[in-house]
Amino acid sequence: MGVKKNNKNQKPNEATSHRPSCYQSGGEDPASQPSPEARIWQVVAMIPKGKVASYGQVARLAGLPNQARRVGRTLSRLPHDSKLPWHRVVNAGLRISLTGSAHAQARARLEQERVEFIGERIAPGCRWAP
DNA sequence: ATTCAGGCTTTTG
DNA sequence: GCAAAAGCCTGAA
Repeated sequence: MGVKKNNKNQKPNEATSHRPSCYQSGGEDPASQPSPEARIWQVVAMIPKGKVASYGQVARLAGLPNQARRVGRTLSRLPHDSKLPWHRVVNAGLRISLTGSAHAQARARLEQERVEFIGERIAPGCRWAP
């Protein structure tokens, strides 16, 4: 997946903005006032201890269907003082997608929370069941 | 403005 | 299991 040659997506984004005002009837959450990242933080913050959630899962719960990548980028931008359990967010393969020291740190934190590791993978039972 | 790469996902083969 | 392709977004070069 992480291949280098990949750029076929121009920008077929037409009418990107659909926010005429604050009203958005017919949909899901008219309470979409805060930024998407705010909802991401919120969702991540509510992940129970000892459980993990995937980026896509978090994105979906935050109201962002296919923006898993955005979640990752948002989490990476978090301040070090953040109390958000960013380490509880893993990829769909139940693996820590982080690199370098962050990987070890995340794993350490998870193990500290009684998250069971099977090799490099997290036990399926530790998945957050919403 | 265009391209590349990154804490992703899912379907196919 | 892994590789490739396609999808969706963002920030930096």
